[in-house]
Amino acid sequence: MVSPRKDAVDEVAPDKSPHGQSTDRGSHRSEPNNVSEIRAPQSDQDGSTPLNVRKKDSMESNTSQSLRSDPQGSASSIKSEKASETTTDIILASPSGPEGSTPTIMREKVSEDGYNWRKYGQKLVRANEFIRSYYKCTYPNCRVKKQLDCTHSGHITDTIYFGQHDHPKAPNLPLAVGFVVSIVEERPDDSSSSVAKDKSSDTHEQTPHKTEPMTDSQLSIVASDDVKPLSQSNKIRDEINDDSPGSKRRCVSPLAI
DNA sequence: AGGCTTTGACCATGT
DNA sequence: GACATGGTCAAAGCC
Repeated sequence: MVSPRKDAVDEVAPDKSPHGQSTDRGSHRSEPNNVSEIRAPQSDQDGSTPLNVRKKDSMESNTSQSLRSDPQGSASSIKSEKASETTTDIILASPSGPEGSTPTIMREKVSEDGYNWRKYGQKLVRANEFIRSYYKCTYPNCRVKKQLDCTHSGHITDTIYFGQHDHPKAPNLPLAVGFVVSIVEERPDDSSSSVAKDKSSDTHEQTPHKTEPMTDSQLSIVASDDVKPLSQSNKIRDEINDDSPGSKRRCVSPLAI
């Protein structure tokens, strides 16, 4: 839209460090950095560079399935055309039954985790094939962040959590609990998931959880032993498709979905 | 009135 | 060193 910010920045701070933003940015980099390590293993399976994965991913995703190889090699999967992690989210919105009127794009704020998230950014990634939305936990002291990748069709293909909440969940989200539990219990065979689970349970640090793509019940949690941040990505493929495509909510607010 | 979403731009990192 | 991609911030607008 307008580019006020640019002007403002130019005028206010040429170097953009009035409030310490630059500092912030620098700090933030650290977080994602950890994640990189986490994600690396996934692609590592390929034996290539972690970062490359993302780029290549775009191509793979094209085929409807990306191969996010898992570190354990167990769940690799994939984002099918109908992948969508926010199953819970959808459920949340659906029950209310506002269907029909406005698309379920309303601000739910509560995600499958049961926490309140605020969107702070959105970006086209992977050759613009995917829309990545950035969310931050709205809790005062909570710095947990999460990224949602979705296709233009509105299908969530990937959800990544950075950090862990050390505060109670939103009161209005019963599903969240079940969801999380499912993740942990559903994958007992995953050595990594065990670790991740363990850490996530014990450590309240900023652990990015990455939900990996798998069936609705399958969720793999990847975590790096060294880094606190765990990445948990859950992708539920197939499914959500049940919703009428027409009523599909825009990818814009996955959590609101 | 407050909070959240949206969008553009900037910066950082990686290739 | 340049290009491309990714992540975050900030302003405006909307609910």
